[in-house]
Amino acid sequence: MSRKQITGIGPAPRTGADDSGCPILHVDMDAFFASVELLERPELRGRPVIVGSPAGRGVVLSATYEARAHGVHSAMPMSRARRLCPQATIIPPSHGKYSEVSKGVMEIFHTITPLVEPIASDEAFLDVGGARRRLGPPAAIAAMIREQVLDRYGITCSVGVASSKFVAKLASKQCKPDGLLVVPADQVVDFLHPLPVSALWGVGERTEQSLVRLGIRTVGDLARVPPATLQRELGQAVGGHLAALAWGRDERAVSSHMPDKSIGNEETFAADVDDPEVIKRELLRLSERVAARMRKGGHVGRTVSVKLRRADFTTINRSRTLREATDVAQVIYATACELFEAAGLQRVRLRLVGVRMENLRPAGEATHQLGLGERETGWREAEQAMDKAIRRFGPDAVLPASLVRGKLDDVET
DNA sequence: TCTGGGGTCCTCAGGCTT
DNA sequence: TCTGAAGCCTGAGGACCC
Repeated sequence: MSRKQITGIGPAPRTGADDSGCPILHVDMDAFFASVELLERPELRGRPVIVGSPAGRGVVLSATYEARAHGVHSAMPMSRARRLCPQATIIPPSHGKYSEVSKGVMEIFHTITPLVEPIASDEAFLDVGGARRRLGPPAAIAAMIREQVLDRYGITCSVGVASSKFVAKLASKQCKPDGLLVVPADQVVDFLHPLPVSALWGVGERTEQSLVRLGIRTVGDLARVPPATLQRELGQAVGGHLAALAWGRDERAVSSHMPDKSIGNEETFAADVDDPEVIKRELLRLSERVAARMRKGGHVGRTVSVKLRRADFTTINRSRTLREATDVAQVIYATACELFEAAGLQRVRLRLVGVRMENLRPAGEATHQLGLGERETGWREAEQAMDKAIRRFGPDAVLPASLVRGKLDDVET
């Protein structure tokens, strides 16, 4: 579900091109969430449809190409999208449905090759180098994937075929919707250089502004700048990375296992909040959610990070590294509260709070040193028991008392 | 003209240890 | 005992991605 719009004109799509040096596929579902919704609402086909929260402070999650023709795009505030396209049908998101379809699509990929790297629910990289003898050349495999996804799920996808991940990704974007584009290995530079710099992975609004100030507008312009200049202007890592990408150099392999680095949850309030008790209740709810996800995934983490966004949208993060890794909500919550209090924002209007655990490692590797007089069973065991009850009876089966109070308040108001 | 939620990675500053 | 350099860790903030 790409947010970036490539506005530059690249070479025309080629499907009969030489794909011999192109083992990497990037598969990107077209307007994924909206397409899934249309499966249940076929009468909306050909009409503008926006997936996003119809009320409150939401953004567009997905939009059909008919809505995009009116200027609507992902991540745009819903209020603006409604103004741009008042005739659009707005459908609230159902993430469960999307992950079902996503799982099925990923299964199709795994019948092609074990080297599948999902990068979102609607896109993935595949290395089909090892599947050629069995299934044919990469372009044929790409066509087969498109066909199977359409047959089984009735939705279209676009596939980029190239020698590297980032060129494959640009290719799939260029041929959207419902397309297939091969970029032969010896034509990568010709493909890249006419594109605007913003097409490159890692060039967002800020970096683009910095580059434009240097007179760099296209990838070709970027390629002609000495790497040392880019590193001076953009930093060692980013400068070096972009200099390499501008010449099509991207050595990253498709990796089917990317370990989690952090797990977090955040929540935007329906209206800004300056009551510390409400904020702490939210921190508790978020800590519970994060801890449950960590236990489910078999992780423990050492660093607790709290995110606080003021009404004016300025954001501060505060974090603390614990002596021992944990997956216990009460420990996470206590630390989150200390961080919140230390930030000195008790009477500041906040629009969002978040809790995140970083420095993750497998729970099995963690050792817990019992303190003097500390009992062996405690919060962890209580929370594991809660996990069981929730699995059996649903998410509201067991709640901390203060969250039950919050729910009662909601009912009473 | 208002800006969600879940992430990763990078930079920089400051403290600590060797 | 003091000092400076180097390396590592932590914390904060920002940019970017989907």
